[in-house]
Amino acid sequence: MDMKIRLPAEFSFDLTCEFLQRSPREVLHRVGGKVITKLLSVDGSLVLFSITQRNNFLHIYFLNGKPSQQTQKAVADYVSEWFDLATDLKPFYAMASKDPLLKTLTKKYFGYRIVGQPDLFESLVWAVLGQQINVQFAYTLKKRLVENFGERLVWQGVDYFLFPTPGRLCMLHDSDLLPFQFSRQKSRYVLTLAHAFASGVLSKEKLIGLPLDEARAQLMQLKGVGNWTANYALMKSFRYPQALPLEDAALHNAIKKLLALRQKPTLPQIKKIFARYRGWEAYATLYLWKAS
DNA sequence: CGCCAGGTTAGAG
DNA sequence: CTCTAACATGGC
Repeated sequence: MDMKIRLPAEFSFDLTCEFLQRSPREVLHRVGGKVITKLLSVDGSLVLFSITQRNNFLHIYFLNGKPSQQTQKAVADYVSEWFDLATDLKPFYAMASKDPLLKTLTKKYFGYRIVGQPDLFESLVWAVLGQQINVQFAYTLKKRLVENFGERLVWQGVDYFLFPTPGRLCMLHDSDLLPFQFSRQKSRYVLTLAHAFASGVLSKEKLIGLPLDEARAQLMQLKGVGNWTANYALMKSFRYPQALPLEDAALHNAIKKLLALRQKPTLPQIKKIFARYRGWEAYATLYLWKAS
């Protein structure tokens, strides 16, 4: 083992693996036998590593050579951020244990954390891909995007990919993505994002540390980034615990099911329910998703 | 075949 | 701020 990361008490590696195996079409990591393998680019070099759990630690193994101490640290930081290990869930669980909708879910899925996307560009593009289509098809679109435009490393006969860079996607025209079954709208939105990042108009650094409302307003300046997409990125990339993807269809269905409603709840109804989760909207959403 | 899916935009009220 | 139509394509 090369690196160790101490785990908080409220963390489930099994649920993390389960989430990461949500689709067989996922191409940005591999999971097998409670081992997660992922490729990352650190300071321009490709680093392939695997993660396992041993007691209260995550162990990281570097597969394609031994990186510098600095690079190893960068990978450990990435993993911490990816699995949201820094968030103290105790206040959330204290609140949820008294809530009729969350009580059972938080008990059943104790230790489940938001698996995020530290890369803001990846997070926003992934959200755009998921707009208004079922998740499995979104994975299909992502697979095509990544396999065609992302950097690849072959290790022991297996392919590992990096998410495409804004610079690479910038070289495309809207119509170039149509053969991959992107709608005209989706391909335009993806290229808008690529240009914004490649030109430096938008970057994670520019928004980090801003109050949620300001960060959201700046994200929504971009065509294709509405309230849902902005909040999705605020939740998965910036880690605001109070980000709420209000328009999310899966969230609507989960609430409908839990409350045994005839129809999906209206947005005002959802706002009212979430008023009692103030400060923990992102985690409330995560657990409600588990109900659908 | 129909309904719906981890929505967004532009336009109107 | 809220409501609506148009967009567009696969999964089931």
